[in-house]
Amino acid sequence: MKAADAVAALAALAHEYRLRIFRMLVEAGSEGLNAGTIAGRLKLPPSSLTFHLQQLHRAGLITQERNSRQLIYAADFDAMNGLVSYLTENCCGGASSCSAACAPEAATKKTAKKSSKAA
Amino acid sequence: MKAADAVAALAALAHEYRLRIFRMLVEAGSEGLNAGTIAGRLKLPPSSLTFHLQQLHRAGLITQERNSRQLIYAADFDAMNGLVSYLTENCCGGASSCSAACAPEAATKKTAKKSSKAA
DNA sequence: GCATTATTTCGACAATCGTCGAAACATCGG
DNA sequence: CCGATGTTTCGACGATTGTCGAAATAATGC
Repeated sequence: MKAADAVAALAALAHEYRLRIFRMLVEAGSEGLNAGTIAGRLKLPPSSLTFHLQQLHRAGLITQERNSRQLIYAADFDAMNGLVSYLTENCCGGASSCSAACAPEAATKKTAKKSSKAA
Repeated sequence: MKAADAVAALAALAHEYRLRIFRMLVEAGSEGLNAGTIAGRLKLPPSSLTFHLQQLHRAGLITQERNSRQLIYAADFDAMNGLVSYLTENCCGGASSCSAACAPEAATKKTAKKSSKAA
């Protein structure tokens, strides 16, 4: 992943609605959700929703597929993981002693929310 | 982590210089770097650098500490991990069959960059 | 082909962001 | 105290972003 791609992805996620859309799609998994469903949950006018979906799509974070009249959007997990890797890359210069800070895998499973606020 | 915090953190990272600063500090580890060093590497005028450091600081992504005349900035790893967790939370509704997409730990170590472009 | 449903494109507006020089502030050495 | 060094604050500017109604484009059923 190049820096410009990461910036684009982060900018796409740096908005209330878009972050909610993305997390909604992450939760939905590979099946995705159609535009109407998302608009309904977020109570957004269609044109506004499209604007945000396009931002996410152009950033490479979500995929678009047509199913009859509906457009199905789904999270691009490779992009998501790539972005996360980019952020945490070379943490502490790659020192293994830094694992507690850089790769708390034990905490990133389900209990991570707690540990994050304990900063 | 609340949605607003995540948006703030993502917005802070969604800029070429700030992303470079943050990754620089992630790499530097807990020792951090002083403002002057960062300005030198990025070739930024002092006032511009301060602006970006403040954005990162207000978003809670970096810490600030004074050492004599110099201000030392360091990445806040708890915040970083919290953000990552927030993004990947509840992936695929929490289905275990989704581990390949949601938590490719085997791929996030050093080779993740490759897989991310194979989307 | 025509009405219906689902979604996107267009356009215009206010609001926010990024840049950086000049001046101010903080800290140290003498 | 005073000069030097390191960093921040202030102010102004152009550029970009987010909003959403109205109209246009897809796809379907009859």
